[in-house]
Amino acid sequence: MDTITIKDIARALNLSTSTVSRALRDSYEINPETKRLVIEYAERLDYRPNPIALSLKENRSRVIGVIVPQIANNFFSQVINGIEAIAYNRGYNVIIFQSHESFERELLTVQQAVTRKADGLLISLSSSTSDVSHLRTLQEKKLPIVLFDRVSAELDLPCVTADNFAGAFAATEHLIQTGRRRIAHVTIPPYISITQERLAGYRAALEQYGIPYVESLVQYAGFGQYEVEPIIDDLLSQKPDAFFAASDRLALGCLAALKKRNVAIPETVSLIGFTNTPVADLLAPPMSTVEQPALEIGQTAAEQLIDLIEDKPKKPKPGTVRIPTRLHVRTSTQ
Amino acid sequence: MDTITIKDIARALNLSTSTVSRALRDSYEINPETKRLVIEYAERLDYRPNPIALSLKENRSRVIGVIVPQIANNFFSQVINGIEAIAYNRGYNVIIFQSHESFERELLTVQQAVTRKADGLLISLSSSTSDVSHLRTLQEKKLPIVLFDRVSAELDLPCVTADNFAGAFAATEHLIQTGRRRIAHVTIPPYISITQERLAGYRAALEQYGIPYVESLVQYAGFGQYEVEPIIDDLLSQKPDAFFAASDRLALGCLAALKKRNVAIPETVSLIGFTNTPVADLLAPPMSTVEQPALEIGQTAAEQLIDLIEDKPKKPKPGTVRIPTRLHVRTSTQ
DNA sequence: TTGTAAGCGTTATCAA
DNA sequence: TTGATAACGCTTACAA
Repeated sequence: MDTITIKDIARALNLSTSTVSRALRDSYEINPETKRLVIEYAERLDYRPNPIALSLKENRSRVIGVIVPQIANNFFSQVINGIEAIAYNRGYNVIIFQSHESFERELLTVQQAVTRKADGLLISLSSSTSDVSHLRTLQEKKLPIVLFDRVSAELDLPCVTADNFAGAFAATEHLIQTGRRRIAHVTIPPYISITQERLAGYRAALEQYGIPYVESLVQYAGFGQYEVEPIIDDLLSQKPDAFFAASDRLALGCLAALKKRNVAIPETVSLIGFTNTPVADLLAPPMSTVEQPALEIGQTAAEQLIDLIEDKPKKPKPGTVRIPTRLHVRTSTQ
Repeated sequence: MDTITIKDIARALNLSTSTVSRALRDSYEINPETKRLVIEYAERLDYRPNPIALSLKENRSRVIGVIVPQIANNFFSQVINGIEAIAYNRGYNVIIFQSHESFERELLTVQQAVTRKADGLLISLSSSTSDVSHLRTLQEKKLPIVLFDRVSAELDLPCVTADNFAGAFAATEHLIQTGRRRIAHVTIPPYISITQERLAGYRAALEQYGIPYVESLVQYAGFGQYEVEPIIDDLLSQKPDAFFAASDRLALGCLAALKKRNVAIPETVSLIGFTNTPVADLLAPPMSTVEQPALEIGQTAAEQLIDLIEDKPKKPKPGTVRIPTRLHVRTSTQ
């Protein structure tokens, strides 16, 4: 890979590298004729400045580090799509890191991203992260960071999330309005911010409609493949008349488990998940869903981060931005 | 972001930067005592070599450029997962680029990746790419490249794909063995390698079972959201007794279109798609699928690329590696 | 208007 | 065993 550098141009044109550099940056102090010569020659040779040399000089990389629990996940891959779109427009590249829901791995990848000299970080916390001191350290070092989706209130960092409370409220309200009273709530590990927000929305809706909150109807599932099975058994013994699954994966897991048990879903149970794919349209029975604005979360988070990196804090303290969710009601009879 | 450098260590210990550098790389020509001192101090300060400086010096970045048509796609995000796993283990970072199925965008992103000094490229061609001279140029410059999934026979590059021919053959054979005779084949744009391979598998199966190949039963759909609709209308007018959708997206698109038209799917039509998610288990009616080994494709491609980068060509000419697919038969009656 | 030189962080070569 | 110096590609004081 022979690359052409400023030196080559300088040598060929009998100029110094500084003159060439200035000509290429269209400096006012360069003879227009020289400028023309340099620029033409550079174009002919398809010269591209070496971003690594620039990074070293300017102490910044034009790279954004993105840390997600999993790439191979509909929600996160859509978020990354949104991030990438904004980054592309604003001249940044994106390096992806996965924490695989492990705290240790999150520490490592955050460290990696910093070592790699990412100009800023977009992070969605792993489900096993409760201690956030690794981020506090970076915050103190003034590294721009924006949290998204799974955030932490312990850090005074800008956050971008779906409006989980409102989404869960709307979903629960819908179930109540269609006559459900014993709504099982299957959810993800309790550490994560979104778990709490969704649970709060669920409880608020119950309360508003005067329905008692039954603690045993709320069950937490980890990320193992078959973890949902025993939970479903437990819940079924409690005769729920609806299921609220608090994530895509759990919604599908519940459906599969119910199907396996031949539970006559359309008659006795409704499901509301956060599933954000058109797949939900095709499921039997139809599953109403709360659509997560993944793309927009990614875009917003990236915008905020790049503004921060480039020191354009439009608002003094961004705080948490909540992107609205949308409830899609799907019925069996349609 | 104050970073500690070799200079800082040298100054603090009253040594030269070269001594520190050598001590840190455990050079034999350094006094064990000095070595100990340096290493201890470096550890205490949590010193990390600046990879940008290293890149500049060594003229390599330890970055792999990955170019896919779309990140927010089940198949590609799983491939990326596989790539990331291998890259992580072997000390590389991954920069993702999207071509958005556009040839122009592919040119740009390939250029970007090269400018960014990626040590090698993993590429799945966009559906509008028929001219591959941009890759040939890079190939001539000896830049390590491995193609995956959507490859090109015009380039003598290592390729990693699913065994599309065998997969399509098995799927078609299954349909034939369950009594189908008029199997519609809905597929993606014809330029892409996988389209041809899948079509060839389909044809081979028809031929083996003495079923005539009907050209009008083969229809190509682009990537637009509603492109599948008119195609389904056309095909339905030809009274097919099965559908073979050659991609995830098309499989779901077909199901949705058929549902919309109230076609009694379980009685008259079977679908075989390349859908690679457990979601298929939940669809109504059950859709048999050919599972794509996405993770393994990513891993294999990454292994090959890094071997190439590090100049360890285990085999003289890798050629095309085909990872086996798996047919999942799902029936309505189960 | 152009050139010289220093510096970004690191390593390799050569000298001491 | 250690240190001075040049080099990777680029920008920017400062000199000319």
